[in-house]
Amino acid sequence: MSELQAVRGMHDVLPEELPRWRRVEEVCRTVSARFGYEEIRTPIVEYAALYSRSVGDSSDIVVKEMYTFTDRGGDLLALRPELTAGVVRAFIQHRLFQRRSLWRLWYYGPAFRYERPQKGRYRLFHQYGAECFGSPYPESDIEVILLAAAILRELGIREYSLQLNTLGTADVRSRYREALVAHFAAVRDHLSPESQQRLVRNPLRILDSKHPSDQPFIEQAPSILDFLDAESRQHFETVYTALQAEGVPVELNPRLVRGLDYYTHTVFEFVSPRLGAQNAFGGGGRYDGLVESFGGPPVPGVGFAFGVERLLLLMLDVAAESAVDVYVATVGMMEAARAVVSSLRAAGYRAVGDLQRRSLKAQMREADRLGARVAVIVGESEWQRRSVIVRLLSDGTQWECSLEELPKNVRQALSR
RNA sequence: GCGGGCGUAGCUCAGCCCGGUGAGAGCACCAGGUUGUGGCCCUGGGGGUCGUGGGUUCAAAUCCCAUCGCCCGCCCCA
Repeated sequence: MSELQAVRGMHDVLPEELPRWRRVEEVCRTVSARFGYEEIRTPIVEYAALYSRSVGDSSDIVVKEMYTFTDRGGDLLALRPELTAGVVRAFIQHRLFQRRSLWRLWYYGPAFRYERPQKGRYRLFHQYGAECFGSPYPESDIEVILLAAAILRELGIREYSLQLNTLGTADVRSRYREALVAHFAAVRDHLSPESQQRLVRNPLRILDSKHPSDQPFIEQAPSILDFLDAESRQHFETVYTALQAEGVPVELNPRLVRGLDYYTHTVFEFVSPRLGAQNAFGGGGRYDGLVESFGGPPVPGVGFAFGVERLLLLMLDVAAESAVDVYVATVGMMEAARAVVSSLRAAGYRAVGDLQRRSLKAQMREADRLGARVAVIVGESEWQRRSVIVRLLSDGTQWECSLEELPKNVRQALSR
């Protein structure tokens, strides 16, 4: 441990990687808006108890991955491990359901989980997500998934599949759960230690064990699809056929269960072969009982989240951005150069000058490196004539121009 | 939380197995080659507690132990 090092699993984003981050943020924002979704921002810190109620106290997220602390007033707080719970809390606290019967919301921000860092898995990470409150119908499931798919398309992420499953109603889910427990309990001693644990804590999760010794029993396990009632089946099929019709690369995966306790009916995960062990870069589903379990009215909802760091791993490269439009170079004429820089900034250009009193050669090199397309050279002899040199960095052509004409010349030079 | 791999200049890495020649290369950075001009080229230069701490040894970047960090798998999930 060194205090001169960022906390384990938490990373600085340096200027050169920011264009990629901004791209993700911009695409998420504009595509969300295109779908009629509105942004919501909630605190990074909530009462820890909020997450036991939403994510579920059987989940590792709550049991061993939350950053919790007591504040000076003695309240047990948590750095949010995900953002849906906070959004639902705000939805209820502000009685949004009384103002409108349908809400389309999106969020973006940091979340924290105390986990062993790996590629695409960090202790401080970012999520973008969307939630649609107020519709129990498959049309809303379809909409949020299409929103996710539209973002991926806009980001140039093509190589992925959408794993789709249903958990049915709470009733279906609990009957299926019983069947699974019966199935796995019979072979309990042959299961991996982790899965034996899960058998009592969260039996559904045995289905996504990667442990080799569990595989045969998972393959023989009953399928959720055999437990669905007619309505659940209808809901699921409507979602599936619509996504196919829309060209989403959807694959049915009856073994897909999600870690969070609150899901009902549709669950899905976006996976990519290019991510390694953390192959899911987004996931979500329907959570019809969640708002009510928080003490709100029985408002149905459906939503998803992307892991921003994982999107970044999949995104195509973003062209590097230039830092400035105009570089003002000079040999010794510091005050004159500063005045020129100020006038260019006032005219709206991104302009910088030398702060290190370096040679003209070094200043020109810096101009090139910063991506400036125009250099303005403030020289002594021209300055006496109240003029400067304007140089195009692209081909090296340059000319003298009066101070009055400078803004016009710069504008023309930049538009070439 | 468990298992494995790796940590040498800002970056990518060689040297480590077979301890001992002044700790290196490419890229990047700085300066000069152009009294006032970038990208290419040439010349020179700066920069390293060899992750950190301890041990073995006459001697450790090189061997041993611990620790921190990164990576991979389990786990978890975005």
